[in-house]
Amino acid sequence: MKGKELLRSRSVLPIGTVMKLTNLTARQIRYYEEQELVLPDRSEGNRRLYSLNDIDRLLEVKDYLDDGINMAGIKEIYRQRRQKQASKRHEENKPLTDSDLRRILHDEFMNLGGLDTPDQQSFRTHNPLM
Amino acid sequence: MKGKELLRSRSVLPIGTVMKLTNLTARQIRYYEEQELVLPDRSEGNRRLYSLNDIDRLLEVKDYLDDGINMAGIKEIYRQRRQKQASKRHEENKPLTDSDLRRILHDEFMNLGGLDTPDQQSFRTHNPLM
DNA sequence: TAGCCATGTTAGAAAACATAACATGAAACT
DNA sequence: AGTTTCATGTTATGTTTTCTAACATGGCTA
Repeated sequence: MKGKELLRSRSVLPIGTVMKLTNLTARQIRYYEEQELVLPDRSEGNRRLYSLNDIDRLLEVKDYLDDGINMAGIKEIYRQRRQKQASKRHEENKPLTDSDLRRILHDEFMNLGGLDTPDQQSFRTHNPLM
Repeated sequence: MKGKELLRSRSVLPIGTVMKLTNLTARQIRYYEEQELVLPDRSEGNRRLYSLNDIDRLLEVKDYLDDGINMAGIKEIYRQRRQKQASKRHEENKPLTDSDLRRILHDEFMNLGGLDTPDQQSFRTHNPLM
């Protein structure tokens, strides 16, 4: 299950593709980034490059907005989710492997930990790629 | 195993990304297309859009070239592979389901049938995304 | 030696994307 | 009611990426 993660987290999609895949406008996508809800990579020439995980995130943000939750609320949701995962790791006192560490560095922001939460299942439901 | 196919065959990658992923130059990628070994989609604005399957194909073409096989040879290889798959379907007289038909329409060119051939496993070996 | 093959390089045009600023309708607040 | 704020639309201007087409070239091969 390592290759799939690589695939999902590899930043390869330009914003135009993301627009089609998510049905969001460039304005929306950039605004969510401004709000630090998605942090795409950049090409050498400064073009945004998105991963499949980014797309999941964008779709989830949009879902929350459609549910009437505002940016502040969404940010809080992600804050808590990160928090929960951190403490979960602590409780279980899991010894962290090297690759765990690498994942955490990346996930700390992405907030897509190893355990498949119900929320993430709902991502998939909305993901046009799956 | 349906979603994965969709993901693999979805044309979403611009040539710049493909260059990085395959280590091929734009010239090479376009030349292989000229030789009809990869047939990327096009955006409305005529930009090439590649799928993961396309990337597999590009890498395989390159491997063959590195092995000293020339374009004519590579084309012949794919011709025969298509042929074999077609006749295999015929021999087994498999009744084709609707989704089979859809796949075939797409695969007839892509030459990535339902059965995981040894060759395709070798694709994966070389695929930087997996 | 002459030609072909796979690829490099260059030029010019068009598409896609970036940032920034201003505009706006719907909510929320005072 | 009037005023802010929020999420998004729109427009302008500049840069990056990609496109096609043409010419160049080193290594094989007839």
